[in-house]
Amino acid sequence: MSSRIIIFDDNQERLNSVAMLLNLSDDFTCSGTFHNANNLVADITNSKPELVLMDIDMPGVDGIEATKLVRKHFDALPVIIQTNFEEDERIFGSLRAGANGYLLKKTSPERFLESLREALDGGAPMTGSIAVKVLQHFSTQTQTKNNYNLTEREKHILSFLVKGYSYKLIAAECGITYNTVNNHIRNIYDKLYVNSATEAVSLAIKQRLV
Amino acid sequence: MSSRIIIFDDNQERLNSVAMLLNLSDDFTCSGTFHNANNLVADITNSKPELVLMDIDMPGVDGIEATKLVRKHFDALPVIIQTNFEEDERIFGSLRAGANGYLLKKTSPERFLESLREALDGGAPMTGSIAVKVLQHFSTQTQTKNNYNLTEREKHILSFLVKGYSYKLIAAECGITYNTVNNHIRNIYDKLYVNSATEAVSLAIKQRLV
DNA sequence: AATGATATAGCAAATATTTGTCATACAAAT
DNA sequence: ATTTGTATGACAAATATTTGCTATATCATT
Repeated sequence: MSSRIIIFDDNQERLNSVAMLLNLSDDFTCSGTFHNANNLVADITNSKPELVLMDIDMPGVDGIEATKLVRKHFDALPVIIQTNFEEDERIFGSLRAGANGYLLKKTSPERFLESLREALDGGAPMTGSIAVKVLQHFSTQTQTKNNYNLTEREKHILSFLVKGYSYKLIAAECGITYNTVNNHIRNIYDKLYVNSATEAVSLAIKQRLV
Repeated sequence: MSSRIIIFDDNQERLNSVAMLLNLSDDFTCSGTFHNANNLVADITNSKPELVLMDIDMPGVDGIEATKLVRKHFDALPVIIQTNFEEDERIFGSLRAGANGYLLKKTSPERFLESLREALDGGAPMTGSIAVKVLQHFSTQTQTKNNYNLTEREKHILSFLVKGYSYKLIAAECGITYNTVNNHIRNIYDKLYVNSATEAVSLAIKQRLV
């Protein structure tokens, strides 16, 4: 019993070679090849795949949009993105779109087939260099994480600001007066080098101060 | 020429077995084992490893704090986190701390050694289930991403709010009057179901509306 | 003992935001 | 032709935020 795979790729040569690779394998069958994702929902409905291989560069509906559509209409259907390039924008765009894996086209046939098995098994296959970028995405956020020397009280009040609480409400929540809240907020602004609540909230969220 | 690896783990048995596994391999040497990370900087300085294996549960300085220390003092030294559990908090904590990989202890010896090679090679080895969590971290953000039917103008003005601009400044930037800005902002608030700039900014950033 | 950081509190004023209400104009859709 | 959505603009009043001062008390450090 082999798993049904379909491929979206605007490159005919690539489409043929991947389909052939799949059909030569024991455990996969290529049950559809498409040059674009303009009729994606109908194409998937008709071909009933167990996994979708998606090229990222396609005319019309691109691979990222197409992945979003798959997520929307076929919730559990795994999508593996394939591309020649490793641009951050596209990688993170694809991941946000809900892709289950991200492979460079230069991946070896063995590793490629192994990745499909992994994805069908509920895994998230990624080319090594992609995994590195993903991890860096996390750590770079901490790199810039200065604490600005906010006191506990200030952090607490900042967190209320982020929730959209008014001075009055913060005062009530903290059991201090409106005036004291006002003072703490000034001090927060001084330390963060901002001069409005919106700036403080923006910075707090982006730099993970809360 | 085998690569020098050191291990931090409070479990003596585990420490021994991993060290033995490394020493039995052709390409690795265990050049240090430590029960805790309390003297991490000195330990690393003395043992000069090419890669660090870090247990996450340790008394005193835990694996996440220890990883931050490595990042701070030995910028390029790869750290692989090892743990028995897959709790989101710890996974993302480790990744934010700057870990280069994240392996479950139940990983097979073959896969384990292969992962070390990958890490030394600049890669980011992850157990499959961890990779899934990492990808889900991205996509869940998009799941809740409703667009709230904001118009282009509204999105544009919302982005200025996020930058902390005042009504006046937004009016000047957009070439419209203060009153019109006011109107757009009311409409934004209506659509986002909020009633203050801070709430709008908070929601906009968290749900990636800008 | 003096200093500095923190948390608290108050008053006043200048600004800014928020809400209510109304109105015009254009384009797209019914 | 009429409705709907969008962008624009205005006026006024009620609130809220921001800034400039001052002040006290506690705690830890020098």
